[in-house]
Amino acid sequence: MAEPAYLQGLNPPQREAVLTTEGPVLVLAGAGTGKTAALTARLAHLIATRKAWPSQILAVTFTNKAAREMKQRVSAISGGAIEGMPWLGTFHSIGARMLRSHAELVGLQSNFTILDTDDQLRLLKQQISASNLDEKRWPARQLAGLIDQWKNRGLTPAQLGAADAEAFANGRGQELYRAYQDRLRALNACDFGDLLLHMLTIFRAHADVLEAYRDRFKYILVDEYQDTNASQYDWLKLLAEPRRNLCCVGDDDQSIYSWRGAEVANILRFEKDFPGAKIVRLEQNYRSTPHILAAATGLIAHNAGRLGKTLWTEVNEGDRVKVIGVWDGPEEARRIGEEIEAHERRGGSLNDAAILVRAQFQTREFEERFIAIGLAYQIVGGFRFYERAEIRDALAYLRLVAQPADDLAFERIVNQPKRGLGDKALASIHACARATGQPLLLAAASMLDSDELQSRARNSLARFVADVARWRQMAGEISHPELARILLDESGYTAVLQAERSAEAAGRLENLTELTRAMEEYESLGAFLEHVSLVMDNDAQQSGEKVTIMTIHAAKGLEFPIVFLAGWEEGVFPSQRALDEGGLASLEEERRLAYVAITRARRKATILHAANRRIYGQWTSSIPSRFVAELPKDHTEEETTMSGGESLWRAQWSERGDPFAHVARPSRGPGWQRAAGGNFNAQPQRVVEARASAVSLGNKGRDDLSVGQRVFHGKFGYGTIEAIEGNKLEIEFEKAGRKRVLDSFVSLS
DNA sequence: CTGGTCTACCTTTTT
DNA sequence: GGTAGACCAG
Repeated sequence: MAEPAYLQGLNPPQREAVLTTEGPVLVLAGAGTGKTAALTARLAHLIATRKAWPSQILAVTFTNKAAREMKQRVSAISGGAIEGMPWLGTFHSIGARMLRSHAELVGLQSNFTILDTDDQLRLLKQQISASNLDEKRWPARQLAGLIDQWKNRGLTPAQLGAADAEAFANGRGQELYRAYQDRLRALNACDFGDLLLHMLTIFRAHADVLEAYRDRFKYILVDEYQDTNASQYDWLKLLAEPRRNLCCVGDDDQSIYSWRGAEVANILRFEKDFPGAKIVRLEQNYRSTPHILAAATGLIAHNAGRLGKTLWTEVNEGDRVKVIGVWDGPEEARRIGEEIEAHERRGGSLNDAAILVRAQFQTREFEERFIAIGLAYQIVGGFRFYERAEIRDALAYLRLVAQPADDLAFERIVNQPKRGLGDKALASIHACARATGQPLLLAAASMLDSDELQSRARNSLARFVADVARWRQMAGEISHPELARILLDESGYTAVLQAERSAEAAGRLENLTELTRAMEEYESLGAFLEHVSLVMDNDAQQSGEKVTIMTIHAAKGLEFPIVFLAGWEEGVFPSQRALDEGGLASLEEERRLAYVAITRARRKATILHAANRRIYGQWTSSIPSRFVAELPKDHTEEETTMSGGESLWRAQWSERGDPFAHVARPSRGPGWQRAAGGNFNAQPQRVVEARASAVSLGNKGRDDLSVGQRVFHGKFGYGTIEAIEGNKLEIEFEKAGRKRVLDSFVSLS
C-alpha cells in the first residue's frame, strides 16, 4: 500500500516502463511525455528493490547535460542515499573509461590523449601533405568526415568494404585512414570515434574482457536511442547479451543526428533484434497546449516510415501557433525583441523565452539587436570555453607535461608565445623525429647539442625543453592548478597577454584564471584533461534573467513557456545543404527538426520567416519554408508585417518550379565536386625535397658510418666525419666548417 | 621569422 | 560579412 515515492505521479504507461525490469523494453516517448521522470524512476526502482547495485547498472545518454540531469534526479529521488552511479554517462565518457582499463589491448597506454576535432584535422592535414596530395583538392575536413563515418559504422581500416576503400583522393582513403590510426597510436592518442571502436575491437577479440562487463551490467538503459549509430548499437548489443535486460528509450520523430551517423533504423527494428521485446508508448503530453501539439503532429505527419504515436494532452486552452512574415532579418530580430519586451511588461520573466534557430550564424542578428536595445540574452552553444585559443594553448602546455609524446600539443605551443621557433625550426625537428621515430619533444632534446639549428633557435629551444622537463618534475610535487599557474607564468604566456593591454587580452587572462579555478574541482591533472576532452560543454552561468538563443539541436530535451522559431525560409530551414544533398531522407530529418522545435514550447510558439536575408553578406530573397505550409491551418494564426500583404508571398509561392530560380547562388553542388575531382587525377608528383629523402634513407641504424668517411648534409654540404658519439656526429664540413650534427641528417656521399 | 595583406570559403547540426 | 590560411615584404 505504501507506494514508493518514485512511482507517485506516474501514469500507467510510465509505470509499465518502470516496472518491466526484465527483458528487452523499448519505450517510445513522445516529446514532453515525462520520459526523464520514467527513466529516473526506473533506475530508482532497480536500486530500491535491490535488483542491482548502482554499479551494476549501465545507463547511457548522449549528452553530458542529460547525464548530469539524470544523475541529479536519481540521487534526489533516492534521497541522496546512493552514491552516484559510476556507469551513468555518455557513450563517449563510458567508452573512455573502459578503454583506459584495456588500452594496451589496442596498442595504447592507459593515459592516452583524447583528441578534439581541431587536433584531428591538423593531424590529417599533415598526413595528406605527407602523401603528396594537394590539400586544396583533398581537404582534410572531407577526410575527417569520412573517417568519422567509418568509425560511426564500426569499421576499422581493415574492415572497409570495397566501395569505401575507393573513397577519397582516387582510392587512397583506406591507406590514409590506416596511416592516421597508426599515427594516433604513435601519439598515444585516440579520437572520439575510437573510444567506441577500440572497445568494439577489444570485445570481439578478448572474450574474457567482454565477459567481465556482461557479468557486471545486470541492467542496461539507453536514452535517446534513436540517435545511436551503428557502432554504438553493436557495442550495446554485445553488452546486453545474454541477459537482454536492455531498456531503450527514444522517439523516432526526434531523430535529428543522422549526419553524425545516427541510424533511425536502430529504433525501427528493435523488435526484430530483440524478439519478445515489450513496447511501451508514452503519449500523454504534459508540456504543451493542444494547438502547439496539433501543429507539431500535423507537421510530422508529412514524414513517412514512422513508428507512429498520438500525443494527447488534458490541457484544454491556449493560443494558436503564430506565424509571422516579416520583410527582412533585422525586422525579424526587432519583432521578437518587441514581443519579449511585451512579455516582460506583463510581468513575465526573460527566462521564459527562447529563440531557436536552425544554424549558428542566425544568432548574430539577435545578438546585435538585443545589445542595441539592452535586452539580456544568452547564446548557448556558440563559442565554447574550451575552444578559445588561449584555453587550448594552456591545455596544450598541460598535455605536453602530462604526455611528452603529445606531438600535437608540442606543435601548438613550441612557438606560443613567440620564441623564434618558426616553421623552419619546426621542420627540422619534424625531420629528426621522423627519422628517429621519436616524439617531437624528445627529438628536440636530442637536437640541442648539435648544430642542426641556428644558435638563436637552439638556445630558445633548449630553454623550452628544459622548462618542460622541470614542469614535468613539478607535476608530481604540486597541485595541478598550481602547476598550471606556474606553467603559464614561466612560459611567458601571461606576460605577453599582460603586455598587450587590450580589452581582449584582459578577457583572455580572465579565461585563464577561470581555467585554473575550474581545475580545482578535479582530483588530478589526468581527470581534468579527460573532463576537458569529453565534456566540452560550457557550463552556462545562470546569473540573472536572460533570453536564451540557441540552435534547435541544442534545444532538444529542453522546454520553454515561450518559444520563437526564427528563419523558417527555404534554404535556411530546411537548410540549403539538406535540399541540395540529402534528398528525401534529409528533408525528413529537417522536418523532424521542425517538430522538435515546435514541441519545445509550453504555452506559446511563434514562427517567423523573412522575405529578405543577408547570406554571406549578400542580400538574398527567399520564400517561406515549406514547413509553414504544412502546418495545419486550424491551429495557426498568420500575420504579415509587409505592406504588400500576403499577395507578395502568394506570388512567390506560385512560381514553385524551382523556388530558387530567381536567387543567385554559386553552382557548387556535390556533383560539381565529383566532376572536378574525377578529372584531375594525374597531377604531377611534387619533387621530393632532397633533404627529406636523405633523412629517410639514412634511417636504418647507422652502422654504415665511420670516422673519416665523406658524407653529405642537407644544410652544410659535404664534409668528413671526425668523431661519432651515439647518434651525434662531429663533422668537418668543406664549406661550413666544424659542426655537430645528428646522423639522421647525413647521407653517404 | 614576423607581421601585414590578400583570398577563398563559408554556415548545419555535436561527442 | 567575416575569418582562417596562404602568400609576400620587411
